Amino acid sequence: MKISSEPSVGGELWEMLPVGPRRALAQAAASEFGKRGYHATTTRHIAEHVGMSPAGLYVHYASKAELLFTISRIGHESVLSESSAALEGISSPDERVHALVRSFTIWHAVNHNLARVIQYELRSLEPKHYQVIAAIRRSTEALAAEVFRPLFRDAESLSMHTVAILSLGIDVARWYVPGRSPDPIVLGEAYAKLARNLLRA
Amino acid sequence: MKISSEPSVGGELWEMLPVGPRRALAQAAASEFGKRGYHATTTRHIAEHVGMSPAGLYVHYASKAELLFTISRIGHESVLSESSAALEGISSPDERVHALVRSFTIWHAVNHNLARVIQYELRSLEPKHYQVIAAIRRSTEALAAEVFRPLFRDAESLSMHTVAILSLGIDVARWYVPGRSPDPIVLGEAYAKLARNLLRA
DNA sequence: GTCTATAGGAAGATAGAC
DNA sequence: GTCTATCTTCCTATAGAC
Repeated sequence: MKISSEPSVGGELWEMLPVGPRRALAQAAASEFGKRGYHATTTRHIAEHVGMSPAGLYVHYASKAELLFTISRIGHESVLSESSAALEGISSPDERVHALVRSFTIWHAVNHNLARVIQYELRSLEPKHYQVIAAIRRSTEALAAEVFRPLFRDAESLSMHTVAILSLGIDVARWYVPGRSPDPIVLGEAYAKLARNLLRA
Repeated sequence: MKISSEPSVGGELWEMLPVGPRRALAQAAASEFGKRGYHATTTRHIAEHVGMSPAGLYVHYASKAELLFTISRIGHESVLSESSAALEGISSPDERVHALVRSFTIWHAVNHNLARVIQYELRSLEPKHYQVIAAIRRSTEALAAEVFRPLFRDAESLSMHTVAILSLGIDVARWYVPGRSPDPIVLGEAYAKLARNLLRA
């Protein structure tokens, strides 16, 4: 396990796609979908973003829906793997809460555009695609519940607090404005402390 | 001032529209926009919802955009007036926080469909409409900041805690599923207590 | 693999009868 | 005020040249 004072902030997000048009189009789609929403974004917006004709897109992706699925899957897998990595080697329940909330919040601040897509465009996914995404989300929620479980007796209380704390991180995607909002790492630290206060009662 | 053990939950939301097609269409639009999103909803969806032909809609609203503006304005004004009403006659800072968070959360649970529209479709508003809505939002945010201010020394800390607590309530609109989620009043009480813990540090 | 051109279809809004 | 029919525009996706 590698330890570093500078935390990872998800820079390897797009590395699972080959360098070239396929990656560039996915990044463009994440940016455009995040800005305008899936249904308000046209394939022309995405193509223009990478300096390509509207038709060129279809050599690399079968449809606009497949583009949404691809970036949604990459985003969800990134959240899960970053959250998991943040917990590595930490055993104290309090510190695990801190690490999870910090990592989750930083991810949503750094990737606020992609975060909007993965959190608010679930209903735009085709049913088959949604099944795959829902499975990843269940894993992430299970991971969070596992981290918070040591602090609770009853399942009901655990469930409500888990939802509430994830809400803090997810809602960052809605309001975050680069430049005008706090630095992601500062925000992540602050929210991790908030979560600890919240759970202390 | 009227005091009641049963809290208001915004039942008078649509009363500012006359009974009849104009109100029915607004309610239908809130339901359909909330379910599918503004751009994925067609004027045919809305018309069918009230048993009207697509053309009939345009007798009562000039455009789909005006329908969005109307329900967004009604929703925002309702949040503001309910929040304000919840604070009436309460002077203890702690109790004011409790009342505000409780009311705000209940509103987003009870009106989760409309809440999705007012919180997540801001970018779908036309610029002129957005100006009007943004002014109401500033009033609501100012009200919240005023309630939380007595508990903070520095503005930065006030700002962050205000955003965080409003996030809890707003995000309810994203995940709330009637029947499967807690009763709105139970949730409102629970979140009000959460907020108090959160601010106690 | 990229382009230009366009097919095919759906959506917002209007025309005009009743 | 509501309907049926339709206009116009725009968007996804494909065809076919290079």
